[in-house]
Amino acid sequence: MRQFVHPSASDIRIESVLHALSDPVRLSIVRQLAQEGEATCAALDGGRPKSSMSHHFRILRESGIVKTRNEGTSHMNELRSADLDQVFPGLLTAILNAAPNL
Amino acid sequence: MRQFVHPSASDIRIESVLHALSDPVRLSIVRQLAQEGEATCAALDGGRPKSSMSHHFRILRESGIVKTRNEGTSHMNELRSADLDQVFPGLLTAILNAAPNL
DNA sequence: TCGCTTGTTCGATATTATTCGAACAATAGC
DNA sequence: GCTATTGTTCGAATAATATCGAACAAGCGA
Repeated sequence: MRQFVHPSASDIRIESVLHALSDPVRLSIVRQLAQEGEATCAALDGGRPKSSMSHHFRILRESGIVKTRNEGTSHMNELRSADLDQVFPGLLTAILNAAPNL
Repeated sequence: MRQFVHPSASDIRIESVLHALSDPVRLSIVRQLAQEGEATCAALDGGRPKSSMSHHFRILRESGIVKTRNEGTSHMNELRSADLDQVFPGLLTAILNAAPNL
């Protein structure tokens, strides 16, 4: 498919990160990525249409939260934990420690 | 004026907090409150119209980030640091430690 | 090459946010 | 009571987001 836009660590903006994670769907994606290490888009769709998921993954990518690489026909996603922790120490941990909505 | 809606600590939702803080105006308000302890709405308006500020303070109140009390004709605002730190340990600190946009 | 799978992109719609002027409410002081 | 001050609320315009079907693109295997 394409090559993706990933901001460098120094270009990650706190407002963009907070906005990206304020959406329940995206926060859920990030939680699952934190648990499972990495996953394809399809593995995390929860029954949602592909176009919706693609949109959310783009927001996560462009805000610097997720890194996507091509793997055959599918896309493998992982959290940019190290980059995030370098730029905003403790932020990702604090958010992931928050109890998910029941 | 009125009495305000302040969610109890246990009703503070991470999505609402992240959404509230993803707005540059509101994040700036929170930064100033963190520095100065407390402030009236007018002291933080930065030249913006009162109705806009009132809107932002409402978002901050209803998400559980700020507590507002009446003080004569003005409203004094302070961060609910203890409540936030109890529900989402380290979150507020991590966000406040992020370098403000220059 | 053909088809299958995985995602992206486009376009349209619906929902939600932001912004701000104008009117209103509440308090303090004269 | 009158007036000034401080914010809230209302209403409307504008902007940004979310959602999803349909069409497209790229790799893989038969």
